[in-house]
Amino acid sequence: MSAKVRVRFAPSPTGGLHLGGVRTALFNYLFARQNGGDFILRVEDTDQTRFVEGAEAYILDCLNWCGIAPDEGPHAGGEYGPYRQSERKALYRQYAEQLVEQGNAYYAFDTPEELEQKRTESPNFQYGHTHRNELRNSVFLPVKEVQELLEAGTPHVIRIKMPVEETIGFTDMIRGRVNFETSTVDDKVLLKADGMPTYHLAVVVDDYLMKITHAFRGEEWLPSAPVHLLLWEYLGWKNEMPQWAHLPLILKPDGHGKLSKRDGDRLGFPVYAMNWTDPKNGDLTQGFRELGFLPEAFVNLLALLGWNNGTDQEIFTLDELVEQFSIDRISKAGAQFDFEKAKWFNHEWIKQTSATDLEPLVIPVLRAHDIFAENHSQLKKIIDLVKDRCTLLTDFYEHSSYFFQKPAESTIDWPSIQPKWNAAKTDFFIAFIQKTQEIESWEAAAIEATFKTLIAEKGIKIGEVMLPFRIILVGGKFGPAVFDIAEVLDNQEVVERIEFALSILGR
RNA sequence: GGCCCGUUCGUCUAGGGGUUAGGACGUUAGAUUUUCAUUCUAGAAACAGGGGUUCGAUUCCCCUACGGGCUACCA
Repeated sequence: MSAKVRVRFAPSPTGGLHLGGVRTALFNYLFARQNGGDFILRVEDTDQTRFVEGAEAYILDCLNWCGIAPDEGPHAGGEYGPYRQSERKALYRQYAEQLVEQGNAYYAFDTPEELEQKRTESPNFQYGHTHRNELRNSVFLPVKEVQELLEAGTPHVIRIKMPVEETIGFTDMIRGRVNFETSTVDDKVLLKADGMPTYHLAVVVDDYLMKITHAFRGEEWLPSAPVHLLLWEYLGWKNEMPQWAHLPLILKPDGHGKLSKRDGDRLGFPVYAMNWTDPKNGDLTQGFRELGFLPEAFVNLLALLGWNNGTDQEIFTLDELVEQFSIDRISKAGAQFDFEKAKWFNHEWIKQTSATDLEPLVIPVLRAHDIFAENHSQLKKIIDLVKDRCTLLTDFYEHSSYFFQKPAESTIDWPSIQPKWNAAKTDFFIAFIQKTQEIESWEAAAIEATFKTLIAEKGIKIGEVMLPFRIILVGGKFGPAVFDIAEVLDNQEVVERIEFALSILGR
C-alpha cells in the first residue's frame, strides 16, 4: 500500500517546451523530491506525423536548465524502459487484443474519410453506442466478415466499447469527486491503424508498467478520464491506478483561453523555456532563458502560478518549494499569465543573487555586444553597482556598457550641460584632473572628498558640477552614484573622459 | 449542441458563517536618491447574479449567468 512514490512527466516531442509543460514537470519533481520518490521522463511520441527532430533533447535541456532533471528516462535509463513510447510499440497491441477478447473493445474498419463524411453529415456525430451498430466494425459486422477483413490485412483500429448508462468517477487530488456518464463519451481509438497506441491506451499501460503512483496532468485531460478509468478496470489493474491531479490551465494574459506560443509572439513575451528553432522552417522562438531570466526565477514564478503556501511569501528557492509544496494548496481555477509579474520575480532574484553567481551569466550578455570583461574583480563591482536596476540579465548590457566603452560624442547628453557651461567650470575640471593625480587610494570616498574640497576652494556650488561630472563619465542622466562609477572606471579613464568633454565644451 | 471543470481588486491570490475582506504585480500620489532606476510611505481597486439554510452569508446548498476545457486513427 505504501509503494514508493513514482511520478512521470510525459511530454510529446512536437516542438518547444511550453510554460504549462514546465510547470507540470516542476510539480512532478517537487512531489517526487518531497516524498523521496522517483521522477520519470516518458516521451510520448506515438504520433509519427507530429514528431519533431530535436524536440526531445530540447525538453531535457529545459529541465536541466530549471534544475529539475528526471531520475529515469531515455537519457538516464532505468529499470522500466524503454522510455520512448515509439520504442514500446510492440507492447501495446496485446493489451488492446485482450480487451477485444473480453468484449471491452472492438475492431473498426472505417476509414478516416468515411468518418469525416459522417461528421459533416451530422455535426454531433459520435462513434459510440448510438452509431456503432451501423458502422464497419466487429460489433456490427458478422464474425465471418470480420475474420476475412482481418485476414486480408484490412487497415483497422481498435476502439474501446464504452458501456451504456454507467456512472463512473474518481477522486481528483485537486478537485475532489468527479463523475461521468459513460454513454456521453465516444468509443475512443485505442490502437491506431499503424499499430501505435493512442494516448489513452499508452498512458494507462505505461503508468501501470512503470508503477506510477501519482499522475499530474493538465486539466484538458479531465474529459478523457472516464476512458482511462475504464481501461484500468478492464485490464484488471484497478487497485494499482495512480492518484490523479488535474492541474489548472495557464491562460492568455488578455481575453481568455489556453496560453499558446502565438500569444507570446502577439503580445511580446516568451512562452517557451528556452530558445526553440523549428527544424522545418528555421523559425526561432525566443525563450525565457535567452531573454534574460534566471532559472531560479523562472521556476519560482511557475510554482506560484496556481500554488501558494498560504502566507505572503512569494520568493521561494527550489529547496523551499520541495519542502513546502502541497497538492491541497493548488488552486482549481486557471491562471492568466502576467508577464509583468514574471519580470518582477526575475528582478527580485537578480537583486538577491550575489555578484559571484551572477558573473558567469553576465559575461555572455556583454560578450554578445563585443564587450570582453576580463577584470573579474572590476566586473563584480560593476554587477553589484547595477544589479538593482536590472530586471533581466540582458539589461546588464545597457546598465554597464559605459564602464567598458567611452560614451560616444553623438550619444552624450550635451543639452543638459552645454547651455550652463562657463569658464569657471572648465577651470574646475582642469584643476580636478590635477588633483586626481594626488589621490593615493583610488576609492569613491577619496575621490568624493577631493572633489568637494576643490569645490570649496573654487567657491562654486556642488549642484553646478555634479550633473556635468556624471554626464561626462557616463553620457547621460542615469547610473549609480557618480563617485562609485569613478572608482570603477579608474583614474586614467576618468581623466580621459573629462579631457574629451572639455575638448568639446571648450570650443 | 453535448459532457466536464471553474468564478474574491485589471492580474496572481489569502481568507472564511459575524473581518476595516489581507498580500503581491501593475497603477496613482508623495519621500529619498544633488541623475535615472532601486527603495520607502500612502491611495484607488474585488467576494458574478438570484434563491434558499441561518439570528447572520462573500463563506454552505441550488439555480442562472459568465469563463474555460474536451468533443481526432493529436497529445
